[in-house]
Amino acid sequence: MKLSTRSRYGVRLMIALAAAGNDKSLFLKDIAASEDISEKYLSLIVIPLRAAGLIRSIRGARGGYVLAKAPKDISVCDIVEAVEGDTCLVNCVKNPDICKRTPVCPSRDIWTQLTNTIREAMSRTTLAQLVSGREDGNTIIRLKAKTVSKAE
Amino acid sequence: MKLSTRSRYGVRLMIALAAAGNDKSLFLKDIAASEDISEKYLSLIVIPLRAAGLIRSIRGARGGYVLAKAPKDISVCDIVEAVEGDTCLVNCVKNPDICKRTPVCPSRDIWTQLTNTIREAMSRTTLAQLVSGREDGNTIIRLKAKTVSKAE
DNA sequence: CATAATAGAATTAATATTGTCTTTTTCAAA
DNA sequence: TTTGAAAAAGACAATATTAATTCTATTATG
Repeated sequence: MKLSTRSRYGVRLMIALAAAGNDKSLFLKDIAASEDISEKYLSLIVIPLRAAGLIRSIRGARGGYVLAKAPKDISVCDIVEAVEGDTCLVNCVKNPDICKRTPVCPSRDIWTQLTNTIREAMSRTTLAQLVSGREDGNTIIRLKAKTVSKAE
Repeated sequence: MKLSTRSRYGVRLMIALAAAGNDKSLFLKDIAASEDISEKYLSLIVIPLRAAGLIRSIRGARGGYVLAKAPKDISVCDIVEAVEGDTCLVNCVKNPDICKRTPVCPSRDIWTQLTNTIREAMSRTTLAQLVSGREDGNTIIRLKAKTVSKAE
């Protein structure tokens, strides 16, 4: 039961964006460098985050990525589900029909329950909490950001 | 965040043993057949379960496997940790030193917390609960078992 | 002797990760 | 206004790593 790198990196990327501040955009390049993640790999992770409406991309020179919502409105669960597709531990939790023993499977009950527990726990934590929880200790590294116009 | 097959199969194997009853042994072959799992693969999963003292093996003709403890004393967490090595979602939770950003990493905090949440949830569920929860519905398939002498 | 456990290796399948190259978009300097 | 550099976006392909599964042979026990 390991967390995928997509989830781990996705969360770190979002934390970096949240730490940059409201309506501040960052280059993927800079995030990748500061987080020690391959820029290429991050550029794949960013796609589903954008599709889920969690971030916005700004093309062209001096472009970058910005949070599309307030950090308090983005939960860890949002990020993980966007990046991972679904959170469930085993496929039969979401798709009961893929396994013929679903109706008589006591182990499926555990995994369903545990999946819910995990999802609830992740839903309780927002980006805002993550960033502010650390802000006092001054431990979050803020990257040089650019203010983004709000016009669509 | 998918559960490994080792954990899934391990739990199903243990449920089968628990359902067989107290001090009843089962052939791996029969469990594998009834659970639709490769016997070879199950025979690998069984090793760490034995090493963790959760099951006992009986060699020779008419041998098999038995639970080494009462079902109420075996939690899902015991099984998963035996089979998986450790339960933590990311390595840095258990080994903080493998990553230099551990002291300044807000995301590590989430995963540590979530790992604990998961571990607690799994610890709360015992084999006894799993089997008895279903027993009423008569949905657990019991395999033909052999009574095992308690002598070491 | 039959049966099952044990061990270790080999194979296959699935994910994760990186690489290359091309296109589109935008800003800003010329 | 034009042009060039910078950055996102997209399309594949290639490689690496890990997990899952199977194979072969050996050992122990009733």
